[in-house]
Formats: sequence, C-alpha cells, structure tokens
Amino acid sequence: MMMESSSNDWDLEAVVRSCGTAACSSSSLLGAVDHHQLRRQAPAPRHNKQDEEARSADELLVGQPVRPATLRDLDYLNLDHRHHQLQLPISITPASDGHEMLISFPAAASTSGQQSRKQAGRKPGVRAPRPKRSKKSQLKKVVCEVPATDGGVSTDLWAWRKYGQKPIKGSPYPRGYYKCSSLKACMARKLVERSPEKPGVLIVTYIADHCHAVPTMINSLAGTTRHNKPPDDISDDRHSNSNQSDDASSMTVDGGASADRDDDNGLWPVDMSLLDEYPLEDLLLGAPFDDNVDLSSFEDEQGGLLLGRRLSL
DNA sequence: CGTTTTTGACCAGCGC
DNA sequence: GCGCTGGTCAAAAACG
Repeated sequence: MMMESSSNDWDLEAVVRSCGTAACSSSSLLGAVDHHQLRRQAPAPRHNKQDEEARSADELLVGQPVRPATLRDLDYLNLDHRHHQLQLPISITPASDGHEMLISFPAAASTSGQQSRKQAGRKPGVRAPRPKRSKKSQLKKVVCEVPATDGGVSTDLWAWRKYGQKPIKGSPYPRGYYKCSSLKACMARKLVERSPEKPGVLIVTYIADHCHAVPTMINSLAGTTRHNKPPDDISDDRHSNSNQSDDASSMTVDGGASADRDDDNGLWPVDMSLLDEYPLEDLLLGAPFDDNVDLSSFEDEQGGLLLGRRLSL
C-alpha cells in the first residue's frame, strides 16, 4: 500500500554534514546555516551511470536542529557564503504539548524531484522483535519550517542517515526519516517533509537529543557521500516520473564536502579559532544535545575536537 | 569493503 | 477490537 507514484513526487536530499562543506567553511563552522536544496530524481534506475547523470539533483539542505540556544548562537554566524542562506528565525511558536516548538523561517523558492530505483526491501517474515517504542506524544520534538531554496547547499552539524520514507496522508509530499549517523547509539532523529500549503517550505522535525558532541571531523569512508548535482542539473525530471515508486525524500550526508576535505587524513579540518571565540559548550548549544555529556572527552591533546569522526560500532 | 539510499514489509499507536 | 496511519526495520543496490 506504500508509496504510490505521483506527479508530485519529490525527493529531499538533505546534506547534513556541515563541517566539511563548502558552505561550511571555517566561517560557518556551526553549520547552523540552513541551506536548502531539493533533489529531484529521475525515474531511471540508479545503477545506470548515465541515468544517474541525467537525474536532476535538487538538494535539500536542512539546517541544524534549532533550539532557543541555537537562535542565540546563530547571531554570530557568518552567513555570507556562496550558497543560499536561511534568513534567521522569524517566529517561534510553542506547541501545545510543551514538548514541541515551531520555528518558522521565511519561505523561498523550491524545487522538487524524484528518482527511481530497483526494488528494494526485506523479505517478509524475517524480523527481530523490536523494543517497545516510546509514546510518540511523549517525545521531545522541535519543529522547524525552513525554506526549500534551490541551489543552496545545506549544512548541519550533524550527520544524518535516511532510514525511511513514507507518504503522508493529506500531503502530496512524502516524509523522510533520518537518524543521526555519527553514533549508532544516538537516538536523535529528524523528519523532513514539504509543507503541503507552502511547497517552498520544508518542515523539519527534530526528535530527541544527540548523545554526543557535534561532529567536527569526519572520516572519508566509502559510500558516505553521494554526488550532489549542481543546481543547473535541476530539471523537469519530476514531470517525467512515470511508474517510479515514488517521492523520495532523502538527505545525503555530504553537501559537496569533499572539495574541502583534507584527503591526507580523511578528516575535515575545523577552524579551531572559532572555538576560541565560541567555546565548545556554546557550539553544542546550537543543537539538541545531551547535557550530561562530558565535553572534555571530545578534545584531543591539542585541544582539537575528536568527535565528528564517524564511528563504526 | 563499509557506508548510504531506496523502499516494501512489519509493527505500534491512536481513533472510532 | 479493528482498521488506519505513521514510524522503523532491513534487504538490495549504489557508491567511492
């Protein structure tokens, strides 16, 4: 019953690893710069290289989790870089349940896309029992409305991995589900969907806090990144969507970071001078974060940040 | 080879 | 209790 095809199919690809992205050079270490980009995917199978090339690529860059502290911290961000920037918060609306707040950003032009892919999925009947999930209503959530600007490169301090996508009733757009990929034990998740009323606006819901520090250096591991097509690749692919499975809402962890990466060590350098000006504690305030984390454990002997190195557990 | 994305299946929560 | 819906799992494929 899942994922019917639709001309409205779209794909969100959020680049979440900020620290190495062009848009997140030293001046934008906090990454909190929420660029947005929608990736449109062509219906052709992805294993075909040419088809892949033809696939349009809007990338969605979703900003880092925003909390009140974040808003404060964003004040000092240098948002003047080559990519589209978010205009910072226009309104903050507390949700009724007290666990949730809505942060609205000005809408911007957006694009959408889709992609096709070979049949995936798991064989029926093979599944380990999963732990009881906590009541959804009890989860702490932060909802952000961000403009889906095209051509922008999004940055986010956190590395996310997409683990699911679902069509949402009442909305022509699917919702993408993302987990923090920096640490497997991290329960932080992010939901990304396009606002049905305002297609130019993406609704990003952050759930749970990260249990680790903000990634500042990232290993270059195979398969950790996907190509992010330049904005001019964005085309009318969405209209060519035929029997494609459906709107893919995905985020990649990349954002064109490779260009800035230090290939010698596979790590993206961090402008540590920023840490002088803005203590790590402040940086961490910029995103959901476990208050109990011992920040000192994330520094090496040179005072450099160790976290952010992708962990394989 | 290790990682990600895609996507159908599975499952829990919720409303009726 | 049942059905709908959303959230998550996990196999397969892509990627570097």
